[in-house]
Amino acid sequence: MRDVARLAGVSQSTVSRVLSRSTSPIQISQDTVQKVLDAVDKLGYRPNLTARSLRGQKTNMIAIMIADISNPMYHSIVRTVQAIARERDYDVLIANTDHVYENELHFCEAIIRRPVDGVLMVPNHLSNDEIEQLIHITDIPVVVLAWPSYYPRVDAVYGDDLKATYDAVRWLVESKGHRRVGFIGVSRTLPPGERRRTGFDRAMTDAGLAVPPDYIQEGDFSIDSGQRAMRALLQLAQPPTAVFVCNDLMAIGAIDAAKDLNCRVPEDVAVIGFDNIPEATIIRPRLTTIAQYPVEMGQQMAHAVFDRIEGLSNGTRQVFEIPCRLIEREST
Amino acid sequence: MRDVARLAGVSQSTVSRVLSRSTSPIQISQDTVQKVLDAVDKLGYRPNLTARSLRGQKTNMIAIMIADISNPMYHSIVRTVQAIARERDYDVLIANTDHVYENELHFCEAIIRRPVDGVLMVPNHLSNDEIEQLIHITDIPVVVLAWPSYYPRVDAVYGDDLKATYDAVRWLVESKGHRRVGFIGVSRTLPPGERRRTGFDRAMTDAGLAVPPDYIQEGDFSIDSGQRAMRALLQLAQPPTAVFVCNDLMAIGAIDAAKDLNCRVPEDVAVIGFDNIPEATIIRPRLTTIAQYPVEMGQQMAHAVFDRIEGLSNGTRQVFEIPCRLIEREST
DNA sequence: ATGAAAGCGCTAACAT
DNA sequence: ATGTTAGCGCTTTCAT
Repeated sequence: MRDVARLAGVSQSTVSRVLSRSTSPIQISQDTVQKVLDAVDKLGYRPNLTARSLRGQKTNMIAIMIADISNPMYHSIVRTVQAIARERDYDVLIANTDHVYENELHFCEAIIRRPVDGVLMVPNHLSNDEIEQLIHITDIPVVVLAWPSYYPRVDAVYGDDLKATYDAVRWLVESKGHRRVGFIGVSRTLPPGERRRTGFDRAMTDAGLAVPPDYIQEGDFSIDSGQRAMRALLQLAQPPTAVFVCNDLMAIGAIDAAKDLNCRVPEDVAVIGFDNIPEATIIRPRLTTIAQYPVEMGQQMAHAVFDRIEGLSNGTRQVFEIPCRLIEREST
Repeated sequence: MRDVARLAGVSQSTVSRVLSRSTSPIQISQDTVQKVLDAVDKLGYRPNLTARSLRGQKTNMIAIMIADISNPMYHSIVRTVQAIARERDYDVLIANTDHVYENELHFCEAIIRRPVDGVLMVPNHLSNDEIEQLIHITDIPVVVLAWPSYYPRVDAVYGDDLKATYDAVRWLVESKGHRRVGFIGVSRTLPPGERRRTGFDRAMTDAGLAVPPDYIQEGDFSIDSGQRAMRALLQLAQPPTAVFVCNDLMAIGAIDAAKDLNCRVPEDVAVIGFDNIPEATIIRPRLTTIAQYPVEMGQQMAHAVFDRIEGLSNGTRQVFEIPCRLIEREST
């Protein structure tokens, strides 16, 4: 920048003014602007954003922490967020936690030590205290993709998966006539795991149906774990006739395992998933699933942070529900 | 940091020394160290990495540019790179280009303006000049996942997909007896598109087999585009009996389209993919494909940059071939 | 309309 | 072994 100033025959602060003309009220002569711009061109000069960040308390960067880079759900979210960020000339730092608590902590630590202007995250283990602390230390707007109750003072975008699960299970029982319904979930220590399980339990209770302990299997979101869980279910003396699976990846694995055991889907066992990832329409039978709307989620999250970053939204907390919807295909 | 110094009753530079004790030759009294550490603890102080970067010319950050966040191939690469980076206390900036040239350029621009210590990338459009320029401006080590010939002075990790394609097509013809072989590729402006197409053409020529122009279809790596391409192929008056598909995602779409048209795979049409993503073993028939080894690729790439960052490797360019391998399953 | 100067939070000579 | 000082490349008062 000094070089540019020298070449243009102006002071370094003038160069700075020309280059960050966003701060409007100051007038610069047309002539000077041109000289500076020419010099910038000639030298191929680019401002150093690290320095700008240090000085300006504005990094032009936001961070997004997702839970699983292999889950297509998050791809749409990330893509959407990136697109919105790009429009505003922000870079996006992506972190992937693989649902591991230590990684979530590490992310917070990284943000504290290398501040950004805003944070989006899908916290699975982080306590409210930990998030509060992050905000307190960094004073950065945070928006979570999570049920708002967990993080009471943070903007939240969420899908009502408890209700969606409940409704889907009741539908399985009432419209589809199933009485033996199994469940492939994930650890209840994970908020979605807990909620979907609760939705399931309530639906079964309200339907007056008992669920043998063996009918509840636990996976880890992966195709593999879905296969294992389904295998366990089908090898029971009296296997379920329908299985609610907590995400599509596991549901895909479950259907695969069923086929392997010569079990027809949906005739012998019906399967319903969660997420509505693109693959759900590719496998056969096409997967019945509960759709989430990742593009909308990404949009809401991004707009929520940027509104705060730009001071458009003040203190009041924002909460957005993006409803889920059952999509019936061939697996039920 | 000043606060810590004050609380510990030492100078600010002493705090700095204690905290970045990596620079070994300097001795600090045990007592001082303790005082500083206590103060750090008490204040919950964390160094600001932005400032450290600005001053030290070391950011403790590397960037990775991948071509498609939806392609599971890249997930393993990213995960592996992240793991290795984490061990060394580096953060990873992930960028996704969706195979778009402008996004690749934007990435370079972003790196120039916000320097990192090393860059990994999967360039699809970037010319050698553009990469040279990036290196010239930033003086950062760059390693690419690409054929070394494109970027002659940059460390490269690559799979020999031309040969793998050639071999697979010959195998289709000689061992499997196919004489009408179709091809679903991607734009030849993309290096892998060009190479795989070349491999295909050579194999067919060497086998003495003609390829009608209609047998060559072009997609964009996505499941959808694979479906469309396969539909076009199967609606030909004389459709191919085997189709080589340039990636698994499109191959999955292709198989789906074949089923839709009541075409049996592999009896009526054999399909072979490329990548060996996890889904390849999930769909039915299980996909015959050419495996790439993303974990190894990620490891080599990461080690190559870190070796340079840490000065372990000097000027001489490194090149690693990670061979591909045909995995025969049920779709051929 | 422009320049001079201070300082963002840190590291690394250079002193002592 | 520790303190003093000079920047890293920028933005932003404060002067003029």
